Amino acid sequence: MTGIRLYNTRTRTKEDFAPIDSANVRMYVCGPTVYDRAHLGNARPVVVFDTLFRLLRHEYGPDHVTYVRNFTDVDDKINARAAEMKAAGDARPLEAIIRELTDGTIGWYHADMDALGALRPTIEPRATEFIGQMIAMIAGLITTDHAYVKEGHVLFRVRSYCDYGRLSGRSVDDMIAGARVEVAPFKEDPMDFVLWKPSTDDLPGWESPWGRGRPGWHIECSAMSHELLGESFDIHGGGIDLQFPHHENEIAQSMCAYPHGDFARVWMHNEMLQVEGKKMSKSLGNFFTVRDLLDQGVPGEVIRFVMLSTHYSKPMDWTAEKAAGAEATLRKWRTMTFRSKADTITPAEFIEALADDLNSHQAITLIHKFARQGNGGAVLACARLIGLLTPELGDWFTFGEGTVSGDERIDEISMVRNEARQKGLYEFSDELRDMLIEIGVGVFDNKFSSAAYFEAENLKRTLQSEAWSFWRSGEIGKAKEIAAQAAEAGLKIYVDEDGPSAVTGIDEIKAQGFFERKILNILKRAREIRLEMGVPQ
RNA sequence: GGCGAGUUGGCGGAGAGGUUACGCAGCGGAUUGCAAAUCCGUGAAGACCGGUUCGAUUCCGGUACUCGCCUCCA
Repeated sequence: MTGIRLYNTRTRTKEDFAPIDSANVRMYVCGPTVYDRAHLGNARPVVVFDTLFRLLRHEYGPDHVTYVRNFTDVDDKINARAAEMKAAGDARPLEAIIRELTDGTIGWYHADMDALGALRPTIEPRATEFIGQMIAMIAGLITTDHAYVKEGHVLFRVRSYCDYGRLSGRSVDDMIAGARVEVAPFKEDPMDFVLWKPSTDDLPGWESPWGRGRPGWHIECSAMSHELLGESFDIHGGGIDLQFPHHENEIAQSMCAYPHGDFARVWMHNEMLQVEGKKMSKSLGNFFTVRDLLDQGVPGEVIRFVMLSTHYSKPMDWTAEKAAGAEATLRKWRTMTFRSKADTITPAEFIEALADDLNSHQAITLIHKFARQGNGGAVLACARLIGLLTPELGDWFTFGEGTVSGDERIDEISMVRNEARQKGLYEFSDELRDMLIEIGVGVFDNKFSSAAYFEAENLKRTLQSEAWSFWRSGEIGKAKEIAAQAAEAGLKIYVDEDGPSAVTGIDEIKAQGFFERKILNILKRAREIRLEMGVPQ
């Protein structure tokens, strides 16, 4: 077994990883608030910790790792969204609207993260199913004087936990000095945070010793991790933005409520994602969801590859150029491993790279090396360990051996071309090749055979991705130029106030009259050529 | 204002106190009838100023710049 080393934010050092119980390695990762589609930034921790999950499963066995990732389905953003829906005329009770909203969003989340090749965690608890445990935990904190009740709120007394601020390297006094938060008048100390807050009748609420109310944000992770993973567990992960205050508050609550436990031993934080060099935000207009990218034709596998090509501890810049490069690499690897079978043993140096604080970039470099050596078995074994080159993610990849056009007319034309080439009658095969290329069918020849496939899907992806890139940087004129270029190729890209959209794919192309007309012309010509070559019909 | 991360060749992006990163692009070559693809080879770096050292891009200190968190968006 390879020794795993992980950078622990808590100690600010890279440490040897030694699970509390190697028969049950336990990891908790903060999951999404389910009120809207997951954006690309949400996807980074998912891919990072999925990769860690896969490594742990590889090292300790698939049945010996418990990965918990929560759904936050009680939150003021959700309430606000539900209130909007109600204001827009939805007559149902608030609870019903919220349930539908959160259920629907969870469904989207699963679909989008599945598309990135992320395994489902072992347990995906919903906050609303653990309200009882939260109330019990809060009550305990009041009993031990770590929390107090004021005006229907329960607040955590930050000064009661001497290590408060240790995770994020801040002291309570420094934070107050530089504070930008408005201080609620009922707080004993400006840094005290809410464990429980009262709900008015138009908000979801649960009965509690402090009246009808709802939990503060931080308590859910403490309550759920305790319930599902125990007082001490191995790894707690999330984005670096959660380090303060969320994780700091989790530690304070959990350590005070369960002083005999260690809570989480290793804290891991992924750095933030940027887009074309800038923070992704709604105000900058460069905000987009995973689904947006998928709909633009960027394969989930490409997104995953780009995510893994930068070490998780560094800011990652999403660019159209990187996506194009990732697609080219994956295409190359998928082509070269087309006939390979994954080795049963993954090369040790690959595992070592991953085990070194999840150095996925080094791991990818090694796959390049195996690819260069023509070692398809190793390429597949390694890539699949980090969730790449899996059969499930291969839908976008169409090029294979022989004729894979999926269209028997194109196959027939290819056969005629092959016959012509074997007879040395290149002018015939070139004539047919040029005709195919004109209607968007790519042709690859080698010594023995030729392959033909639709290029429209590729072209569509490339052009739309480029158009989006311009759109995001405000160069709408250039985006429209791309659209015009696409039109020449028979692909329709509309650029309106929502960005480039409504792209015609190969099915639409085939449905257009020109394709059917032209392919029949080419087929007719191919049959003529066959006769000219003296092959009986 | 407080806290943190980063600054590597044309671009992206790693590791290692002294020896080729790697990928893309470029250049040169090979090969396939042509095209595409593929393969081989190759130039090019370490923000700036000090310090430690026989030797630093790698360790330490400072300066500049960039980015992020502390504020609804991760």
